[in-house]
Amino acid sequence: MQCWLMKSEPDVYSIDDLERDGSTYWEGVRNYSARNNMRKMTVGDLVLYYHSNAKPPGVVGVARVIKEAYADPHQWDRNSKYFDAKSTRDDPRWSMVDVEFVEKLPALVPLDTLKTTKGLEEMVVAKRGRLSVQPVTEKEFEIVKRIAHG
DNA sequence: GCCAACGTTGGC
DNA sequence: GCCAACGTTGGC
Repeated sequence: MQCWLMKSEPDVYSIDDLERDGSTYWEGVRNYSARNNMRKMTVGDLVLYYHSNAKPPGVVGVARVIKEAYADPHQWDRNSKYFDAKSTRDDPRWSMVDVEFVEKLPALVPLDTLKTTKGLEEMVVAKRGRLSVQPVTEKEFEIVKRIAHG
């Protein structure tokens, strides 16, 4: 099983929105590294749900992959902000996955804590800010969960 | 709202 | 294939 971290702005789609909906499509990823990470996901992989552009930013919950990467239909929708004229039906450029709600953590784990906690120094989110879908080791995943659960 | 980091685009 | 210009992300 692999673990991941996915970022969402709470003003756009928060962990509470995911809890209410039960599951969602992770549409709109338009960065190749993030897309490539999604393409490596398999059903059952666990995801740290991270609120970016939040006060404070940090991990707020856990989700699970329930559908592996498939073409994001928004790339062919002229009216979508995710439209990409260079993406063809034969060779879709952008992918998305489906995830389901697992839990909302009892406490937010702030980015600041991720950066200073022993064992988490190498987390991508702490080193390289701008990647919206990134791998996390199982060990890192467990440490983050333990912090949140006290 | 600012701006640093960094990814993408496009001219050459 | 280099690199300048430009756009976006996301912390602060």
